[in-house]
Amino acid sequence: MGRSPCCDENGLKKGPWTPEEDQKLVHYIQKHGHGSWRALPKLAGLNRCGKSCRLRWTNYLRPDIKRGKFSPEEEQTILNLHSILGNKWSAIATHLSGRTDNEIKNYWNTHLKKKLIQMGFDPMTHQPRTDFTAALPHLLALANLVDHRPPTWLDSLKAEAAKLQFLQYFLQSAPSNTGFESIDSFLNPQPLSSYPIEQNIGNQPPLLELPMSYDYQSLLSNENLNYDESKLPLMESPISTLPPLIDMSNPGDACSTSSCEGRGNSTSATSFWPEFLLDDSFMNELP
DNA sequence: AACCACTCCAACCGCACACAC
DNA sequence: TGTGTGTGCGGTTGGAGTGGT
Repeated sequence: MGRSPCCDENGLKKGPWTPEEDQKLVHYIQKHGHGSWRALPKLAGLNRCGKSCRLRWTNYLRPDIKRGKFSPEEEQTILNLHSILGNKWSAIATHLSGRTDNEIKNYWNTHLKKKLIQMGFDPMTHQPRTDFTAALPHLLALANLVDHRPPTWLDSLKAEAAKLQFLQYFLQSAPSNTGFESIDSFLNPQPLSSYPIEQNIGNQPPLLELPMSYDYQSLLSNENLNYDESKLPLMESPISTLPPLIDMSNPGDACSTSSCEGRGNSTSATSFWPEFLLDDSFMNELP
């Protein structure tokens, strides 16, 4: 099905509006109202599509539009509403008289988002940022540990893929469905008396017990990514709520742990690794 | 003066939804 | 119920403007 774009018609003008076009549009709407936007261009003598006319009117020509710099009050309103409504620009615009959704969206993208980032806040959640990227090289090292063969470029590829899925998992789930009641409890995990031995893989410490609050920068300062398990803190971590890392040398064991069950279809153990990496034919084609 | 990189914002695009027939 | 139409919305883009070298 689907609907054909209203601007498909050949010969209709696109791009910036001229003063003459503006004048025609304003004059027509002031006299007749906009009525059907599709019919308007013809009636107003404009070689534009109705959608383009509507946009020009609502975002630029409407008489009640307020132009110029956003005031600190408006800025604060946008920030407050965005923290509640997210990218619902039209909803936000209804609380700022004279401002259009497009204008607010642009202002957000060019000013407020950067401001929040510079202040150390995540512009989407409005919460203090957790620098997940700092943990990623360590994950790469961890992935090589899971697979006990010597590291190869393929291992790095797997780790890169794991990194991406790790990020995706956290961005989608933290902290609401990770079992943590608040950002604070998510970022400041409680100490554990010992590692849960049954979760260990081989002789390694439990790989998913790394807390996000650990100082990854110092851990990663060693460029060869040597993994000193004695330096791992004995902390319970939100990462323990992740599906287990799988020993890639034995994909058949992909979902052998109980923690793999009951997580729904989006966070199963197998989904932690991209499907193509679990596919033998893909592996065989590699150099 | 010329070039380049970057910012900003008007305008476009594609999708979704409500509604009429 | 299925299909077409009108409109609104959010994401993205292109080009003008600006500042630095």
